[in-house]
Amino acid sequence: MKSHPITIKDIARVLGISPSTVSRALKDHPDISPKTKNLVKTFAEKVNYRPNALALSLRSSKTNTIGIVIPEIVHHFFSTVISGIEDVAYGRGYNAIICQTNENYQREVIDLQALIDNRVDGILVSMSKNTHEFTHFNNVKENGIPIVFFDRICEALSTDRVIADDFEGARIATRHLINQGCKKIMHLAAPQHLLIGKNRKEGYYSALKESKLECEERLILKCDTREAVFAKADDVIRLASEIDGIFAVNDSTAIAVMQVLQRNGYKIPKDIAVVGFGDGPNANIAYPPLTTVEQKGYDIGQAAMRLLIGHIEETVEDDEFETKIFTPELVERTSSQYGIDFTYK
Amino acid sequence: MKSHPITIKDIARVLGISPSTVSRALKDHPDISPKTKNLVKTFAEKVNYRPNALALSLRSSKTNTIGIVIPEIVHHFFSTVISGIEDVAYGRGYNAIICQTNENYQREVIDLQALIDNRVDGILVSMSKNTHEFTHFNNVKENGIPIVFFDRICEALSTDRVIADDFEGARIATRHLINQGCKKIMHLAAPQHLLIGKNRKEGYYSALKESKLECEERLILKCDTREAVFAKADDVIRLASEIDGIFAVNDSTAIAVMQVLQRNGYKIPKDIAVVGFGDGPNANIAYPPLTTVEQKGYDIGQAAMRLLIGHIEETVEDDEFETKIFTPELVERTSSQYGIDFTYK
DNA sequence: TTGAAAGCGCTAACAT
DNA sequence: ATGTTAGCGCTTTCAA
Repeated sequence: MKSHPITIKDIARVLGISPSTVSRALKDHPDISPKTKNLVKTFAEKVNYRPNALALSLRSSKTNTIGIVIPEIVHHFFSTVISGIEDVAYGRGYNAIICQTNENYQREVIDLQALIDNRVDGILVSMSKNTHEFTHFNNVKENGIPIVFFDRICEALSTDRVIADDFEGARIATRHLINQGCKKIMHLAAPQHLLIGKNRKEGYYSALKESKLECEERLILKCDTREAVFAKADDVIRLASEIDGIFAVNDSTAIAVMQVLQRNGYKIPKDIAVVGFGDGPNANIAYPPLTTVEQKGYDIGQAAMRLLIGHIEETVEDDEFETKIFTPELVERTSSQYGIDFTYK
Repeated sequence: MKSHPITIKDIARVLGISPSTVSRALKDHPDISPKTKNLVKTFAEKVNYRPNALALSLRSSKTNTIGIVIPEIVHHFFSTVISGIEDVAYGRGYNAIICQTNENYQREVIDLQALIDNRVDGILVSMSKNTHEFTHFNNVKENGIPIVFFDRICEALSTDRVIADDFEGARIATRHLINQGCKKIMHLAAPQHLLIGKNRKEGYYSALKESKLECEERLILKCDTREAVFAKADDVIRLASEIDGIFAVNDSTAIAVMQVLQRNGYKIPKDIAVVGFGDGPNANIAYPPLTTVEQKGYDIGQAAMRLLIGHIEETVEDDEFETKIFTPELVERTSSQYGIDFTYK
């Protein structure tokens, strides 16, 4: 049954009236007589008429669609952000096209162009790790399409931004370890050209300083994935005997480092306390359950979408930009209770 | 700079030629003279002309866009499927619109309608848990839009389908436990109105039968989420002393049940061996590392998209449907090594 | 080799 | 209260 969808013309022809009358009747235009309205509406209902969104968009140059460009859907944080975005979007009558770049700069360029070509009303972006050129973002702005960055923002562009306060989150996490009695805290860090990596390290430093603890370069290990931790297992073990706490840049490295230590005879949190940085629901599953700071992905998504709508619907000046900051929250579990002998009894 | 995007008309006006010539020149139509082509192309390049995808779609009634409807993006399995879909889609020039239903029937209906309204070329669906009415799927077919189901298929409709062989996967998992020496195996089951729930239970039964082990209803606990397991913790503990193995319908329940048991003094896998069913990368993180059967999400996504393209591009008959089955693979880790006294030393 | 005109589905001046 | 017409951006007959 591949018959083409019913159009307004079809209805007009069958009912013996003009297309414009049908169009008006369907949208309750005051000029149209009640009986005509009724006639048209019931018939449209019967044949299951649906307006062609393409035609509507072309005519109004408004698609009611927004684009989301993110590095990877599989990351729990990003999935959460998407949910936040979608819930606001749906509520306001917008559809979302999601593009994942897989951290690939070329793909990001292509995705953005495709969104422009499809005339989306606005775009939400979290930059790929490998993006160092920004003309494709400028291209979006030049096409008159509002753009809002979240999490992985582009500092070179003036736009709306929604970010997690990584500095503060890291400081809270490290401070928590210090409060538990830790004096020599290792940090597993992300690459320093990423804001995330830089800010979390700075927050860690800041907490150390405010407690007059020494900041030592050699206590910082550059590894931000599970695999990287295992690859640097020797370095971890070499330092293990002199440290009493670890602040990891994300949960997967936190869990991995606990496992490396446990395999080498260390007790968590008895010998070494560990705190992660929330990127998922793994924290509960860990052994022992992982203390972590939770990023407010859902809230970030909502905020980003709201900012975008502000620009799309021009309730806000074109060149008036805002930065929203969400401070992560410490979720205390077992892994950070320094000195405690934990075991599932 | 909110100037409207350059159109073919704009180019025609500036160059003093007709829109049709511009259109033809841009697509290398043989009738157009080399010099005109060159003129047009270099100018188009200079002003960064981009065809309006909306206009193109309206005219050709082909959007080069497909819709994906899934219960939840946050599930690792679905994210993986999406990656598989997208990689094939991109390669063939299709964009994807992703909709999540949050397991909500109403939302599924709305999403599907929105995709129809936007005239997508085809739709990939994994049904919500709460869907028992199928007119919205029929609606898609009646609009001449090809539809392919994956994972959570709709048995009532004849369409292409791509599924994991849950029966076989469950059988492999259970058989593995039996081979490890387990004789009394509990099953944590999903709702039986879901194929996933039914098939995995049947596979479990089948493995028991082929080893002449008794199938006992009371060894089946209906819980398919982490929370449900904790809610039924008492039932688990009541049975724990008489069982020696557990086959869980997914990894989160497997990990949860291990934790419930451990908190009550049972050793895994020494006292009770556990096998999960792969829905994510958590298996490695578990304590002890979880033996599980891995679903081939990426492959499933690829296959589904390929089938869909077959129908979109009509390289396959309209009413010719295929079912592709992917058998999961056992990934052996520690949790299933019955009798072994596991601990991070 | 190029241009004029019609039409994809819809709406909104502008008639009547 | 309803119809006619033009146009959103593009392609494609048909004509020149």
